[in-house]
Amino acid sequence: MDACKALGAKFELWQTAGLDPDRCPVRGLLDQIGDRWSTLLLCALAVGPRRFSALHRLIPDISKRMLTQTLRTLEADGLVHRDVRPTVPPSVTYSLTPLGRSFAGPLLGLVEWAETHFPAVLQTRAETKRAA
Amino acid sequence: MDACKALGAKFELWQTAGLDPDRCPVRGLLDQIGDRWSTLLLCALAVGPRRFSALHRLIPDISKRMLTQTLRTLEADGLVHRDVRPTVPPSVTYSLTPLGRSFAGPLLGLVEWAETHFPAVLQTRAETKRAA
DNA sequence: GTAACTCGGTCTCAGATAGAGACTGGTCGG
DNA sequence: CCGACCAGTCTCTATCTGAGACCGAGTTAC
Repeated sequence: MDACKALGAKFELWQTAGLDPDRCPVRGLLDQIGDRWSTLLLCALAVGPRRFSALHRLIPDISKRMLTQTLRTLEADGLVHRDVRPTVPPSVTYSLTPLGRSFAGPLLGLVEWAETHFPAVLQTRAETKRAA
Repeated sequence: MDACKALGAKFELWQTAGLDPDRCPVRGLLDQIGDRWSTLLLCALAVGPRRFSALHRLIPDISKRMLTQTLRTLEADGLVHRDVRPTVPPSVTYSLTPLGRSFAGPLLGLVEWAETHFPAVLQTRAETKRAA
């Protein structure tokens, strides 16, 4: 696998920088984006702009607390735009920024891999559980 | 963006299944693989097989506890192979399985995106912090 | 000879983090 | 007049994480 060597090479490069979170993209970016909700939210927003409560209905398992927090982080990272219109009741719409949209490509690659190999993983998990 | 629509379409599909973690790959797989250490470990193992203590030296920030736990999860998911030779002192070598190696492709895409846009994100973060 | 270090972990305890769900305040429908 | 809806915040608890001590046998350093 070529990608494997490329990944390895990149890792060794970060290594030399002591894996400093300010220099290593995996630690600085993927740590955050890779949490339980960020990827799911980015997928939900890929469909189009959504309001806070619409997102909450789409993903009922997330608590309002984490929904707020995750959206704020994504906003701070410049992946999501937060549009507040101070009407009554308030209306807040979230949408992907161009940066956020540019993330859809790599994310789609990941998701497709996950879809393809998910059955295999589930089977391995089941076997492991039986062995234990 | 085409990838954007594709992502959105996938999300709506999972939606119909109630985002069940057993059916939605993002929840079932990326939740786990996307934690702080898994991606980093996969990168480290992309270079080649490594022993437990070698991995710990490569990534000193991880505690032994989390290193054990993360490797066990990756093993249960079939991404990593654990090879124990009961010598004295014991020798345990971890390596990527074919499945793990097949993950290098999509992961590399993600990492390259992260590298490319990391400066922009850092800048946005800094601006957000200044505004606050 | 004996003190220190290695191997790959496990264990405990404290601190950080996530989730559940009540609450806000103003405005609308019935 | 009672409740729902908007976008959150707040508090309390449950879970998770990290730091670091400890294991036992063998190997090395002094």
